[in-house]
This record gives sequence, C-alpha cells and structure tokens, in this order.
Amino acid sequence: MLSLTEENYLKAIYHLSDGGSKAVLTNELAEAMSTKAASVTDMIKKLSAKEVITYEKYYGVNVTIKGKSEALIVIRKHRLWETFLVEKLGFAWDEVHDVAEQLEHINSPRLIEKLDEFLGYPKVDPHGDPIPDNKGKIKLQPQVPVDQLQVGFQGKIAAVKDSDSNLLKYLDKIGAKPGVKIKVLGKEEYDESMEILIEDHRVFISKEVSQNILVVG
Amino acid sequence: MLSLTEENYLKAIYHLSDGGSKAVLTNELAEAMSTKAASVTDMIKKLSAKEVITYEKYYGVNVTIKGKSEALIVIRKHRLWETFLVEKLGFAWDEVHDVAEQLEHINSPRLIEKLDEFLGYPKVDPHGDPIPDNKGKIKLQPQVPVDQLQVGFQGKIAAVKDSDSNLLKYLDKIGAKPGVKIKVLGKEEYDESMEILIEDHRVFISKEVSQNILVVG
DNA sequence: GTATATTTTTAGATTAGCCTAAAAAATAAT
DNA sequence: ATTATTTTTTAGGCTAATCTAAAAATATAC
Ligand SMILES: [Mn+2]
Ligand SMILES: [Mn+2]
Ligand SMILES: [Mn+2]
Ligand SMILES: [Mn+2]
Repeated sequence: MLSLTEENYLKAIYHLSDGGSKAVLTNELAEAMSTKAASVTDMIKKLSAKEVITYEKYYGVNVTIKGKSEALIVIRKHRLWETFLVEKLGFAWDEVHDVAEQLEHINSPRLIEKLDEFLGYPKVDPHGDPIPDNKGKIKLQPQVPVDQLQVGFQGKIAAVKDSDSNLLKYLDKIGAKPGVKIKVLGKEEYDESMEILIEDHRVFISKEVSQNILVVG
Repeated sequence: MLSLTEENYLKAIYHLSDGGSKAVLTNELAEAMSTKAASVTDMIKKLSAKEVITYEKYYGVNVTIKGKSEALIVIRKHRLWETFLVEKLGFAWDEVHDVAEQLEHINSPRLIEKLDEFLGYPKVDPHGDPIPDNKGKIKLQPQVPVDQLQVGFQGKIAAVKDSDSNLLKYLDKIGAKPGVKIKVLGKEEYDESMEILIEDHRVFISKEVSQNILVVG
C-alpha cells in the first residue's frame, strides 16, 4: 500500500525514467516534485523499503517491475478519469489534468473497472496517451516530437503533452489533436520554428510548440 | 480551507448534532470517528480556530453557520457521487458509501457542477437522502423511523440509513427502498418487532431494522 | 455536602512529510 | 594529483494527526 504522496513520487520516477529505462537522479526528482533534495532522499528510502524502486546511494533510483506496474495503475486511473471528464462531463482537454491528479488516488479497483466499461474501454486519453490495462501493462508505440522531423514528413498526430493548460488551448486553436494528419512543410534554421500542415491548413509553430506535439511514423 | 481529516470531523459533528440543532460531546465524536477523546480535543481546537464550530470546554461543540454550509458542501459531493455510482456505473446501493467517502474530498467546484448537470440535478441520493444545493442549503423534511409508528400507519418510505452494507442488502431483498408504499400491520410488544406491508407484500422486521427505515408522514 | 465515578483536557511521544544547514561523496578543473 | 565545484546525504527541527497516561473538571452517589 502506497500513500498518496508515495504514489506521486513513484509516478514522477516512472515518467522521468522514460517508463523505467533509465535511472533518475535526486535533483531532477526534487525539481519535478517541487520539493528539496533532502526530502527526496527521505522518500526514496521509503519507496525502496517498499521495493517499488532500487536505490544506489549517490547514483539515483530505478523502478522495479513491481513499481512499474503500480505506477501504471495510477497512470491508468489518471487517464481514464481524464477521458471521463472530457467525454461524459464536457470538460475541455486543457481543464482535466489537475482534477485527474486528485482522482487518480481514489482507491477502488471496482470503480475503475466500472468506469472503464462505462467509457467503452478507451485505448487512449484525450491527449492521445495510451491507457494501461488493469494488470498495469501498456503498449507504447514509439513517438517522435515534431521538432525532430525532416521537412517533407507526413503522418498523424499521436499525442500532445498534457500538463500545460495554455499550450493545450493553443493546440486546440490550431487543430493539433490526436488522429489528425500532419505534414512538415519547412523549417527555419535560425530559431527552429516550423511551417506545418495540420489536416488542411498551414500554420507556423515555434520550437517550443513543436516539441510538444508527438507523431507516430 | 479544511484538510481531509478536518472535513471528516466536521461532517461527523454536523450529523451527530442533527444538522446543527444540538451540542456534540467529545466522547460521542471519538466514538463516531473511531479515535480517542484526546485526539478529538486536539481537533476541535483547530476547527474552532477556523470558526466552523464553537467550543465550550467540557461542554461540547456546536456547528457555526459557516461550518454548517461547509459540512453540507461535503455532504452534497458525497450524495452526488453515490448517485453517479448507482445511476451511471451500475453499482448496487450497498456498494457506494465507502467509495463516496473518498470521492467527497475531491476539490473542484466545476467538477461537482458538471456532475450535477450530468445526473440531471437529482434531488435525493440512492438511499433517499436529500442532496444539498451548491450554496450549501438543504431542505429537510421531518422523517420518522418506522419503529416509532403506530399500528395502522400508512405512508411512503422516504429514506434508509446508508452506512451498513449488510443492512442495505437486506432492505433491497424485502423491497424497502425510497418511494415505496408502507403500512404498519402490527407490533409485537415483547421484542418490538413489527409486521409491515411493503408495496404489496407482508414482511416481519426486527426493531433493529425498523429503526433504519424512515418515512414521511 | 463531601466522596466517588465519569468525562474531558493536558502532557509528552510517535509517524509522515517537509524544511534548513552542515557534512560527505562524486565530479570537474587546474 | 590536489583543489574546487556540484550533488547528495545526514542531522536536527517543524507541523498535522494520532496515541497513552496523568491531571483536572464535571456529574453522580451517598
Ligand atoms: Mn494528465
Ligand atoms: Mn492526459
Ligand atoms: Mn453514504
Ligand atoms: Mn447515501
């Protein structure tokens, strides 16, 4: 059993480690959790005692198999709730993240199964992020941010980064949402801004924005 | 701003005081919160500093106007969530209370307004309890428990006590739910058990059960 | 009206999660 | 290979919410 705070640390570790593929350092975790390094050291001792991470002093932490599946259960809840808020309650996609941050900690497996059923077993959340199954498994397809694409590339938007509400409002305005066709028309070397085609209309986006739109090849 | 724990204490005080109409003693609150009297004394000092209750040493606490409306906001959330779980997710009425105890602490006024709208602005929850409005106002109609009724009484079930899951399963079996017609056919003096008519079929109920069914005159 | 019993409050500890400041280890620079 | 810088850990303290044991106030009994 993890506390609410422990769940949030574990989730941050999972994300910072890119799904468990690399170690996470004390300072980056402190930054992500808006807390101090000393507090992080305290917490990673607890999480390591609960065997959801392994901890090597001075060299950072890694998620265990158990930790990965527990993190994914929380992420599953987060994304199902976001889907509920948008699909059923009529929230805009930029309004749901903060509420989902609270709802993801509600502890009731039955509730989540019923919610999943009610939503028709969605595969992705409103931002295009995949929803893990009830065993804590996720199928991640490799996603590339638009800023790394070559001119001429054609594909579909797979997902967008979901934590900044203002970014989401802007993406909504230019029609950049999951499932939509995208083509790279040009790239300005000076500031790495890009000209892209979204569905049928041309837009210019800054590097900042291009990093937050993800496509699948 | 009240913490989750403070909200739970305030809600218990509100219920034990019959909606603010009488003082609540330290020991009964300790009993209701499954905690010790010493912990209660600590907490009522905090709640009284936040002006949601008034506290007279050794003589118990009373809810303030402010406290009453804050308690009713939590109760509103609890009852809306219970309604959602039954009406939309297909939970049985005996399965919803514990989950609602968690969900009632989610802090998002917009979420609750949207949920209320989604549910079609229900007036009562699945157990017949009235749902307070978004200003923290409730209209309580005087409800009488069945054990206090005279033989020959006829009326409708208004509500049932909702915290014991096994009781609710039993009530469901005998058809005792809000809105259903009820008539008192007889009462046994020895153990105060009763014979009643629910809709159209006759059942015998113990005093225990009769105390948990509420009718409106 | 004093003595006894009950209820409530205070005193002193404990745990989770956080902090600042100081010490220790690892990394980078000369 | 020392010295300097950066990162991380330890030490010690704080608050919220809990506990046990002792003291104080109130209620009950004779
Ligand atoms: Mn989110
Ligand atoms: Mn999302
Ligand atoms: Mn309930
Ligand atoms: Mn109820």
